Amino acid sequence: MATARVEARRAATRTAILEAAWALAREEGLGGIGMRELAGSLGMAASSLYGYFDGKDAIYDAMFIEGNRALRERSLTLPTDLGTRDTLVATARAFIEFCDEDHPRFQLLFQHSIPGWEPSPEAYASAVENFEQMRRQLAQLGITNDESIDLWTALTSGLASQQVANDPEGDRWLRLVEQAVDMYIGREKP
Amino acid sequence: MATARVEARRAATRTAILEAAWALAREEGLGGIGMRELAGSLGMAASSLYGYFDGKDAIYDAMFIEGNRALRERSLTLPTDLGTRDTLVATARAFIEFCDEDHPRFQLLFQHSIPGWEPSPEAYASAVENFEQMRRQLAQLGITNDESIDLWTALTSGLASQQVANDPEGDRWLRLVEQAVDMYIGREKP
DNA sequence: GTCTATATTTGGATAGAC
DNA sequence: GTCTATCCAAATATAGAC
Repeated sequence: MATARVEARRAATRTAILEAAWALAREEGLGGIGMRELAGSLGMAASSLYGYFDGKDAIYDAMFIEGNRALRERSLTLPTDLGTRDTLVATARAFIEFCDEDHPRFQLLFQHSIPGWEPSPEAYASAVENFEQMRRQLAQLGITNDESIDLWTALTSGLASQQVANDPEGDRWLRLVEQAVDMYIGREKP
Repeated sequence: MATARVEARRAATRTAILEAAWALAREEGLGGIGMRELAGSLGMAASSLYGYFDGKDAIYDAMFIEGNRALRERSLTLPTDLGTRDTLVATARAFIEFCDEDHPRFQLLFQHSIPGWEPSPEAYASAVENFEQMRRQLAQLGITNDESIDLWTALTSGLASQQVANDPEGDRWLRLVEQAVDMYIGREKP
């Protein structure tokens, strides 16, 4: 039966819609995504989008999940045989670069930036999954203490948010990563 | 002449409008501020607001300036005779508490959270002024290096954003302040 | 599945009387 | 200064023909 082909075509269109949505967000900001404009950039009518997504919020949801998956896959490509210090450096650097290379994605994933929208439970689960992955990666480096983990998230998210907000396209905070990691692993010594 | 009285009344109304805007933002989020709703909460017509502000963006601008002034004044009440370590602890703690006690204010001041709005040059100047004040305060503690300052802003803003986003009403990141400061001032030692 | 046409809502802003 | 009455634009979403 042709169901598989139909399904594949449908999935391809969904992917194309999401890609266009990201492109639009990069041009005009997350809030600038409109159903007409989005559909127009694909050469289709706004009403056709509703055959693929339940509405605008569903599109944000799909983008949220996609963004989290991209981060998860990025994290999995990191080397793990560098020793604690260099692994942390690579991890932090990858995270900041991930945030800085796509600001709308950063805002969608980590800031509550869209008035009236919050991720659905399923979408939120993808964020939790990422957090758990980070937890496991830190655990492999011997970092299991809750406070140590919280301090790590504060440090990396602080570097990322400063980089994104105050020096996009630059590296003013990115280049502080080594210093930050050395500070982090050297803590609690007198 | 009555001009002074008139002017005072006008200023009072402006203040009342801003206060109502903050209240509305706390209830429904920054994006939830509408001219009708804002005016309604004050018992006036939406069109009357335009006698006091040029429009919605001007209201955001005034809120931005007011928020920055509140932060500046808060910073000036901090003790300065505690020694470097405890002064930094007090400073960081005050900053995180400032952010956590009013989330819309935090979003307005530190995140680009309103689609289509950015502070006017005058409003932005109030943010720059605060940054310069922080610079001076750090300088008094002997911290003048640009990278050290950037690392400090990353650390404190990271703690604040994690606290606000992931544990509002709690103190999960707030209570890491001492650890974070000790880590910060102990850095660069082998 | 995709289109055109349109319903519906919302929100900022203005006109003009009082 | 404040109101009522609108205007205007943008945006989501739906109906129904093809």
